[in-house]
Amino acid sequence: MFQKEQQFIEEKIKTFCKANNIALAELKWQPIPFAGEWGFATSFFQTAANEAKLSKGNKVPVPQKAQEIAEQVKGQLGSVEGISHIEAVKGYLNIYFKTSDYARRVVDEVLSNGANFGRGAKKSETVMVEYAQPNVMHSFHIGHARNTILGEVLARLVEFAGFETIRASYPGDLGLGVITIVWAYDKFYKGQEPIGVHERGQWLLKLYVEATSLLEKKDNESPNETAQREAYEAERREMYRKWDVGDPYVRDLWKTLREWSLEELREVLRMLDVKMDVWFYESDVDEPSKVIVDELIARGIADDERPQGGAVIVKIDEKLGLTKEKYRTNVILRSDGTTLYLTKDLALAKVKFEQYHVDRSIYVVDVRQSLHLQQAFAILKLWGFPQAEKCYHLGYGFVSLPEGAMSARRGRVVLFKDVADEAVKRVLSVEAEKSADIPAEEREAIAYQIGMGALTYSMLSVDNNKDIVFDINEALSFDGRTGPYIQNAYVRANSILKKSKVEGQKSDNLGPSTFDYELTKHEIELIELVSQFPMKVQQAAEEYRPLVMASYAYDLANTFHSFYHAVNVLQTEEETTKNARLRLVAASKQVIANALRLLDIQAPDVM
RNA sequence: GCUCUCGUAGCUCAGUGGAUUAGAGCGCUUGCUUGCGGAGCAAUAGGUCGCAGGUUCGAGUCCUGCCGAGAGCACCA
Repeated sequence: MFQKEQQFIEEKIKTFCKANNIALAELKWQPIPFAGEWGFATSFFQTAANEAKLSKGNKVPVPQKAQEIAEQVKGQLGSVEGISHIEAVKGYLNIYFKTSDYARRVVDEVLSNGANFGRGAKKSETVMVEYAQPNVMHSFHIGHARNTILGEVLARLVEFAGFETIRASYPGDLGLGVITIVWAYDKFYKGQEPIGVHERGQWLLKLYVEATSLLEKKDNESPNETAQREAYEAERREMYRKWDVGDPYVRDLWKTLREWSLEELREVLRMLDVKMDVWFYESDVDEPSKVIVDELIARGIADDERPQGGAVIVKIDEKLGLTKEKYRTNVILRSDGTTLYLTKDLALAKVKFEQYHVDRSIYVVDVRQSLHLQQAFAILKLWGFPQAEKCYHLGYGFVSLPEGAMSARRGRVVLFKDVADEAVKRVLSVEAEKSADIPAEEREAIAYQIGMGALTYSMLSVDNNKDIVFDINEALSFDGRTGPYIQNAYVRANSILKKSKVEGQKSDNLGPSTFDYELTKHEIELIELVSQFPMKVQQAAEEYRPLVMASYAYDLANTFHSFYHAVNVLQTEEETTKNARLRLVAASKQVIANALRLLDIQAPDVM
């Protein structure tokens, strides 16, 4: 926010060092860590170390030398527009802003930009984020929720940071698992259909569990049971074969069940406020990917070992000229000519690059698929796509349960819908006791916002590479470092502003802010946090790390809560001070709202 | 065997573009409502940052080795 002053000072330092033949190291600025005044600081340790290396005879210790340089620079700078004072301390040069100017600039900028405060300048690159790739007919569980929330928040971050952004979903709609359900439905339940989108979707998962059990070899099978099981298995294989050759009956059935499942997925995405731009289906890239295999063989990237009874492979390390094994060798086409996951990912990448003109391609996928994606990126590079350098795998640790890993085939999963329902129930019981003034008909909607806020934040407040053991009591906690804590800060800010209007003031039209009174340390810290928002947006987007924004949002809310308790805004006697404080509250409310929006968490006016 | 990720407070985790003081939450102890909403605030206790070396003026952060945990490694996705 204060690049102008920074640049000016930087220029002066560079000029000074050049004139005095000082080997200036790169200038890195950081906020001054001591609360009380605002400014930025840089150290001269590296520069001093450079000097020490160059001048052999002179043996001044580095910290002392750094301090000397800082003092010299300080003397050179004199007085600077907008800067109150400059000091040289322990090898650091600390530059302080004029307090009232700084506060006014921050608050005015937030209020004049509103929902756009923090939005980055338009960037030339297009980013595609691929997430929400559940297998169809498996219903949406809490692990999918982590994936989807991470992906959506990342998409919001890069979009707000200024990138052209495309959201893509890639459901897995083929394979033996999917056919297993089609088989079970056709054999045992043909014609049945539960009422309700979620019920229907979840019912398919039940069929899968049943079918898996029927097809699984048991320990003490009687000859009859074995025969039965093998007959079922043959039927399933036959159905898979028919699907593959495009048998109309099987294809129609498959399409119907697939649509049931996709309807549920679309409903879940609506609940999570996710609006996909593009839907890729695995079945759409299956055929095109076979063509790509031929191209890669023709270009000498892939080796066709089918004549020897093998598959089509890519010796990635060898082709890249690596001596140590890193990407190894992988198969891109089975010996029977059918495709693999990797084959389809190559085809999909081509579509992303050529049809959607994607410059940066982000894959939000389970961390266990890391090697596969690295292999895919390496092949894309061999293939000649420059975008391969900007393919990024946002891996996330898997979500397990206290009793062990989730397993769709065993039906041991925690469904997202169930957690969402439970969340609403729990918030409503808290509302009943704490929010008697909220009309009953509004409570349900607010309860959903709070409950989902808790769940969503719990998924974002842990770094993506860490595994999570899902504990519903922790995920739906409302105390401490949680979504509701941040929402509560928003509600409180809103409450102050509402009340000030009731008393006849208009906080959104208070005229210019004049922070020329002695600010409390709570106001200072709050303004400091508010001013950091644009920087945090850029950082989170550049590093592809939703956690950066999640942490910031908590810190901001935390600072606001402290301010709230320490400074009573509405009882401030001096009128201009009170107005300034109201504007600070309005600015805080705005930035909390902007941060929550990026985190895919709603900001209710009351709770 | 090779590759990747991770060892920070009793528990769950931030901090790893080097930098003036290692931070939260939960749990423990204690205060705060004649004040804008107590889903909150304030205070106290709790850490040889896995171990050992190395680089540096300076290492939780970078390098090497070791110990420990998890994941992955050609016709699954």
